[in-house]
Amino acid sequence: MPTARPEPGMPTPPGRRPRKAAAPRRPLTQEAIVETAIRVLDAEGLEAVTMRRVAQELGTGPASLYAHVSGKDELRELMLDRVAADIMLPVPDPERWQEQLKDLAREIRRVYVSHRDIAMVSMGLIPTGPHLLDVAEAQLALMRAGGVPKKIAAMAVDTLGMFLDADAVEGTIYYAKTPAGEDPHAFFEEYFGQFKEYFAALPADRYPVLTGMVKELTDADDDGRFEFGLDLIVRGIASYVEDGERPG
Amino acid sequence: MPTARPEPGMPTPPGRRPRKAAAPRRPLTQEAIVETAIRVLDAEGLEAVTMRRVAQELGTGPASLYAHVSGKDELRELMLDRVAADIMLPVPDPERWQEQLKDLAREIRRVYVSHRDIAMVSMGLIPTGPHLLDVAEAQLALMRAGGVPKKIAAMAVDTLGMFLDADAVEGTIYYAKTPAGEDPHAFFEEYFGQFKEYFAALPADRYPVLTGMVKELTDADDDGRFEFGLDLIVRGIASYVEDGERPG
DNA sequence: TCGTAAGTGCGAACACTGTTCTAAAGGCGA
DNA sequence: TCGCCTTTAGAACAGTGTTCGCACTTACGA
Repeated sequence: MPTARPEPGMPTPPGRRPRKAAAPRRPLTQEAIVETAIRVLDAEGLEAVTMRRVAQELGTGPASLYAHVSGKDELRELMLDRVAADIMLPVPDPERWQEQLKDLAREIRRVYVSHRDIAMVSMGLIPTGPHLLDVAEAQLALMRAGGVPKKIAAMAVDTLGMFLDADAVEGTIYYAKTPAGEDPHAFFEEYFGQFKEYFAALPADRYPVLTGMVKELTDADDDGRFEFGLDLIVRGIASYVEDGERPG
Repeated sequence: MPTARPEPGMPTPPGRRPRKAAAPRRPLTQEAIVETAIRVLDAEGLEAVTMRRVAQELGTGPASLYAHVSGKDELRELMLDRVAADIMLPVPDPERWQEQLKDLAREIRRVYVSHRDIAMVSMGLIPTGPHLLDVAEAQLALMRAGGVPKKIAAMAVDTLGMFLDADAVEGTIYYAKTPAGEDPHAFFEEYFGQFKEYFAALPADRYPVLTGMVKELTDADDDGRFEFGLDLIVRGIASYVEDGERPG
């Protein structure tokens, strides 16, 4: 089949689409793909980050992405690792390790929440990306500097990670449910109001304790809840520090 | 259009499909749909629970389900609530509330894990189903019996729920990733072995602490990890019990 | 007993998804 | 200039959740 190749300067013959006209033609790279994916994530949430959507944003087709990324799962992991690069890490001060660990947790939360529901990717994922490992290293360094035994620190980094993931997911899931075009805050307010009504209407004979504390349960103070859990965990970790191992 | 209705006893005329031959014709109910969905869940995981799959299992089409269930999300919530019905709840004994709370957490974990990745549904979901509320009621009852203040108990039930969800999800996600037809245990072993190698090969200059505790980090004792986190949380909750409020 | 209204069942179709196949295009060393 | 090989990308495949509209069953008032 002698399909003549178009020579430069020649117009495209009729019936033959001008191959994408004059696209910017920035060569596709993994970095460009991940950046674009994060832009879509920030704008429309994780659900909107589809291969097609990212490709379209780059002015190409979905198949082109597969040369730089093995699939959607890898893309999501790469996105998470890139986001993790924004987490500011502390220099360990053994005297203040507990407060530093809490601050780091707050910083992780801040970064996660600032990228919509990216935390969903982190759930149940063993960190392998360089920046994710930097974060784990920082957590472990703080605990070890504080005298937390290796075995405890190993489990604690896991527990803390689970807590951070679950918190971030919980915090963004209703935000993510907001119908496109609606104001997320107003939607959330309305949505949550329905739950308050529902709980208030629950039969008191079946749920005597619960109905007796509807106010406490529905007064959702996200930050307070986070600080409560964080304090639980850090205090628990600290309780495993053997006095002999304590620095100073 | 005079389409003659088939009279009983008459054979179906040629060219007219015998409407589903002689299906069991159990009338479709929400209960039957949820039961079937859980059967698929147990056999093939949450991902396999699609509207089409459930409908097929019931010998019908996907459209038929929408008369009894508003959509996939509602079906998943109904599945979770039905699973929650299997959780055995304790009768509060104020003297042993901490151990009872731990036992209840273990029981929830047992039931969740026995239904593959059902815990994913629970993530970030405000419980509304009757059985899910029974479980919340039981947790709150235990804490209140132990003298935990209302405000603390309200936050604690949330933290504990997050922990249970995250743990169950973490525990089943690799199981869920097992390619169909392969032995999950062998796959998991192989999969995890790769991580051990990866961590061992990490550059020690960038990750000095982490590389110094690869053994502790990769010796994944799921039960140990769970018990560690559970102990952290329950001890933390107990620390908020004011002596004056303690029973006895 | 009949006629009709309401509601269920469900095949087909719509607009999506991740991924793969295949062929074209581009850059690069020889 | 030629040939090769990676990158690009259109089209297609096998799925998905959900909606539409029509056939059918059932219930009920006349």
